[in-house]
Amino acid sequence: MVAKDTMRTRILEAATKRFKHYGYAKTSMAEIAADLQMSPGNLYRYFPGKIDIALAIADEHHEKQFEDLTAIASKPGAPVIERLRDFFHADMVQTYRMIEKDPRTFELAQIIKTERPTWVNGQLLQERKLIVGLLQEGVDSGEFDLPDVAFSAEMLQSAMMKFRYPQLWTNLKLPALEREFDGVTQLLLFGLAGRTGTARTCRIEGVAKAEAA
Amino acid sequence: MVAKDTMRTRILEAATKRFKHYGYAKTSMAEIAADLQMSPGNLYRYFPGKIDIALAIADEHHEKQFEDLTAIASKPGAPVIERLRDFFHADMVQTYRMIEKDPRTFELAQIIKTERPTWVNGQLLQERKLIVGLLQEGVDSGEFDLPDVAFSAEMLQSAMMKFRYPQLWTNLKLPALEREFDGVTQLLLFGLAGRTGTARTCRIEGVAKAEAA
DNA sequence: CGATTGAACGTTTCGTTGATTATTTACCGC
DNA sequence: GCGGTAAATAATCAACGAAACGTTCAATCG
Repeated sequence: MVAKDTMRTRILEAATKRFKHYGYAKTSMAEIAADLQMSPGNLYRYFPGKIDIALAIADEHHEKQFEDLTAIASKPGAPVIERLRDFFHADMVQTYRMIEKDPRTFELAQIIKTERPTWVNGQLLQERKLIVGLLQEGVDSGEFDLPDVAFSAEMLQSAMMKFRYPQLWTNLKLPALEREFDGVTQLLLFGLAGRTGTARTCRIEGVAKAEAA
Repeated sequence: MVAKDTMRTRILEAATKRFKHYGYAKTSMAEIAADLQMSPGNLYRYFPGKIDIALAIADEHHEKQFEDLTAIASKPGAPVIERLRDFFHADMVQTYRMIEKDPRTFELAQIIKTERPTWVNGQLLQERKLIVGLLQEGVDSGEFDLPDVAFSAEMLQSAMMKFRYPQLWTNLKLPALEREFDGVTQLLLFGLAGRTGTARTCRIEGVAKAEAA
């Protein structure tokens, strides 16, 4: 007999393999069970339902991504603005690449989004805490001057939504997406009015590449 | 016999009535024809296909909306920033209200978006010209300092996409939408970095209302 | 001869039915 | 009670024939 926790991870491994290969819809609980030489009913001793297996997989992945983002957010020596931009940029590119690599991930994301929207909100909330931290840092260092950090973080996240799940909102290719990302980020950070400046020309290589493509 | 143009508008009237009542999908060419006491085949003398009838209706509506937006964009005496914000705000509220009033419109919009994406791009392009005009005015008056007005306009439009077809991107109610609109607009106009100022507190009534809801 | 028709054609949608599937429940050995 | 099974149930899916639809075109009308 294996420990309960081991069994759970074994189920997750088997499910991941099938989800990646055949997709969520075309994977049956019976198949996952068969892979582990058990009966379908037994899966329900470890997970309340099929969707919860997907959720656990997504959880795992999100945790890794969250660590990456935390690392970016707390990169020492870099100005807050730069870290903020890198933060959202990494978010966009990681998601884009992952979905590009295997479109099954996209299916999973869509299913989770429609069947467990609150879970998505939870992830967004967690990520927002990082943004709040960054903004607060910026306020403390004098880089930003914000009356309400939490509100600004929410708005920033809202404006960046389309770059967070790129393929969900648009079918632009990555270079075109990065061009838009750079442009919109520039606006969000420095605005249209006044204050044109040094940082405006950052990441221009990305723009040039996008226009060539 | 009636003039060709009269017939066209009669067809559009009949189609509009049915589309509003039963939706695009549940309206057949035969029904539109029957309403006008003609044969289905005859419709094709005036329109290349069913989708083109929908397009003509959308065209009509878009023209009206374009006039409204033009009026806002050229409102005399107002600062460019204010007109810009009102411009996008009007766009959002008009679309939201229209779709709220009869959801059939939403169906139409979605169908057009998937079957004639280039048409949508055309409308966006037309609208962008207004934005370019506004930005150029702002640059001339010294309100803005933009190296590339066309690029900025594109980015602005990209960032505002979610407020342009609200119900397509989110299911927030109008007050919550307006709160996000205000927050994001504030960022786009003035940015996170530096330059906190007078205009930051505009439209705060909208925010308060949204939070109460 | 231009305007109009309506039957014909290929495609899409629809409804039904039979099979799968997720999930539950009752049960077995330890 | 714990880890497991297997059969039962209820929901979903897939297939497939039928109906409806958008569109075309040869024939008809005025």
